[in-house]
Formats: sequence, structure tokens, C-alpha cells
Amino acid sequence: MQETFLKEFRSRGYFNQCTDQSSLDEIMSKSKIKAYIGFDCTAPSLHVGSLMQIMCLRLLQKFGHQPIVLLGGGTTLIGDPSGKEETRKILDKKEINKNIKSIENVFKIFLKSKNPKTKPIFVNNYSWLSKLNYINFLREVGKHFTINKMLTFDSVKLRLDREQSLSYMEFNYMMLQAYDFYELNKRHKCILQIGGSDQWGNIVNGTDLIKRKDKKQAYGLTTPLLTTSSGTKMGKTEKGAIWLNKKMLSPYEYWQFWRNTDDKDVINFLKLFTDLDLSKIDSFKSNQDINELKILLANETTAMLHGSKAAKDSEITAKKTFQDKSVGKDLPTIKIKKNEITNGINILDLVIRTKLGNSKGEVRRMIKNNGLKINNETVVDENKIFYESDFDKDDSIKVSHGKKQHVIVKIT
RNA sequence: GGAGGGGUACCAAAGCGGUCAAAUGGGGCGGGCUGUAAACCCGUUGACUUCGGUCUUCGAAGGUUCGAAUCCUUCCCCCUCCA
Repeated sequence: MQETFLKEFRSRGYFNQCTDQSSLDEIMSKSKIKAYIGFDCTAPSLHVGSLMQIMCLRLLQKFGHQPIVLLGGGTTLIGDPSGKEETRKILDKKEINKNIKSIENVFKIFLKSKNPKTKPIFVNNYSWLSKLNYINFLREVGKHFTINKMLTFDSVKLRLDREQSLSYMEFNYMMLQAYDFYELNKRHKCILQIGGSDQWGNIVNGTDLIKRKDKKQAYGLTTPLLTTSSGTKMGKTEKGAIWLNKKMLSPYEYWQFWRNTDDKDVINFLKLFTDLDLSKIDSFKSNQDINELKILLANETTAMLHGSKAAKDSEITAKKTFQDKSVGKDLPTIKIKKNEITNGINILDLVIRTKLGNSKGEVRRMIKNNGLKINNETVVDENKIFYESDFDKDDSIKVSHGKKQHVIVKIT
């Protein structure tokens, strides 16, 4: 059987649901299409939670289709109620525009733009949503929606069932997203919207709207909601989200995130988040050292985002840090001014400076639980004061919280 | 609009005048075991501290009391039943 987009989409594990699989497959095998995914602009960077969607766009390119990246400058002003338990804070336009710029850069890394037939089209739905006239919108779009049906959608139903308030503004979100699809269908002949499984309702509304207004067929395709084997949402750790933006999370830390993948997730993650051939991944399954695979995963994912040099460097740093217990140059580093330590700096303050601890009490606890090390030596004295002479010859010192978190403090 | 029930830390949930910085479970963090995994076991989980204590926190604001998460008043929010 012919290798098609949808086939690989399925076998890599991206598939959750499709409005009409067989006819979509047929169309996509015969011709090249445009497909879109919408992204929220609530933060200045996307995080790993959106990575699966980004990979879908890459896959489109691989099969010669053209991805449309919709950055929701308009819809972010409203806020998608899907999967949210409560109304989230509303951002202003300025902040959203800043976020859009920053997010766009991430896509420029992941998506190739050389081939004019597959290069990504960036759109911002603010450009059409902001021009809508309320009366016209209600007459032309609103009439195709029944409240009866809208109430049955999960995004709405869950809120109501949980007895949490849902504002009229948010209630309208699904109409706007449906309208986005309609608009892209008209402007760019976009016939497919992809999204996370929580977007199913919104997507179906879009295909329905296109059918009703223009009698045209459009398709929806969703990816499963990714949780780690331990059931937690992908991309969020206690330390915060795993950002894709270098400024918000260093390549080394990104590498570490993947290196720490649960055994049970490794094969799936290789399929989902790397470009490695499926046949190759399948051959790993049985007789491979799982830790080698984790390193492979970390290298592949980091190289894709931050470049192969950054991936290699991270691997070297990790090796130095975990095997040799020495110091790798890519460990997070903080600087401290020389005059700040002429009178010595207390261990508690020092650790807080590294952000490894948030309060003195927390650092005290770390010490009490044997969880704090300076240059690999467990700290026992919470009153210890550090002077310049305590630093290495290159004016640095390694502070470690637990086994995994290390920060270099350097005197400048 | 009427009648009840409720808002407690990251989440869930006990407490219902002092012994409450607040039981318990989950989550988090650390230690042990390991493989930078999982499972399991142990510790820890408001801030500051001269380690004597001090400050802030049980929806909000007032009040009663030597003393309030606990009692009273007003307000805000949520739920259930009735209209």
C-alpha cells in the first residue's frame, strides 16, 4: 500500500479522530492540500504540549502539503474554554502581539520555508475577526448554530456540569473558531484543520459551517491528548513548563527533560517527536539499552529545536555532570559580582540566588534532608559562609539540589 | 424572589472557641534502592529568625472574647430544592 500522510500520521501515533478518514486519505493521496492548526498566544512561547501539533505540520510538509499556521491574535482575546476549568485571565492586544512575534520564531525553526509549495503560511485571525460586524455575523454565521447543539459540546458541557461559570464571551469562542476555518477555506482553499482532541468540537463546527454556507467539504483531524504514562499532562513539570523558546529554557534543560522520559514512553516519544524512520524505531523495541534510547531521544529532539551542536554539547555536559561528577559548560550558570562576596555570602542566600531554592526555610530543609551539595560535597552546616577562596581556580562553584539540578555560580 | 447547604494551604478533604501553621489523602521536593527510569520504603512540604520566638494565612470587611478557621453582623461567590 502506498505511503500516505494519513497512514504515517496514524502509525506515528498522532491519530485520534477524523471526520471522514477514507475520503480525506483519498484527496490527500491525489492532490496536495492546505491544512491549518491554530495556536493560542497566551504566552511568549509554546511549550512541549504543542509540540505534537508542530510535528503534524512538519509531517504535512514531508508529504508535500502546505501548512497554515494560525496564530490566534483574535481568539486569544476571547479565551478558549476547552479544557479549562475556569475563566482564564484576559490578555491585552499588546501582550498578544508580542507573544505572536516570539511564537512565530519557533515555527520558523521547525518548518522549512525553502519550497514555495510547502512553505508555511502564517495568518493571524485578528485580521478578520476584528473586522466582523456583530449584526452581520449573527445573521450570516450565528444562524447556523443552535444553542441546543452548542450546549452539548464538551467544552461547554463540562463547565456547566462542574457548575463553573462560563461567560457569554467564552461561549462564543467556538463560533469564532468555526469562522476561522470558514475564512481560511475561502481565502486559501484550506480544507483540513488539525488540532488536539479537545478541539474536536470546535473543528467540527468549522466543517459544518463550511458545508452550510458554501456547500463545500472540509475535514477535521485530531491528535490524542498526550499524557505521560504516569498520567500527568505533557509538558508541565513542577519547575514550570518545558518551553520551546531558548530564552525561557536552555537547550541543556530541554535535553534533560527528554533524557528523563519514563521508560514506558520512550518508544512513543521517538515516534511522536523525532524524524527517525518508523522502521528504525521499531527495530529498537526489543534489544536496545533503554538509556541509550533516551539519549537518542534527547539528542534528536534538542537538535531539531536548538541545532545539533547544542544537542551534542548538552550530551557532553550531561555526561560530565552525571558520570564524572564534574562540571559541564552548559549547566545553567548564574553570575555573582566580586564585591558581593568580599565579606562572604551565606549558603542560604547563595542557593536562593541560583533559584534552586525559593526561601531560606526551603534551603534549610534541603540541607536537613541531605539534598544540597556544593562541588559534590553534601552541605551539613546551614551557617556556612562562602568567600572568594572557596571558589575554584576559574572562579566558579557548583551548587546541586538533589541529583539532577545543578547550577554553576561564577564570580565576575 | 423563597428555603436550605457550602467557600480551609498546590488539589481533595477534616476541624466548628484555646493543645491549629491547621488531621488525612493526592501531588511536589529530598534521601534510600536503582539506570538521571518505574515501583517501593523513609523524611519533608507558609515566611522570617539572634532558634527564645515573631509575622502572614482557613471567601472579604467589621464585631464579640483574655483568646476565633471555629461565635455574631454585613457583603461577595458557588451549589441543591421550590417559584
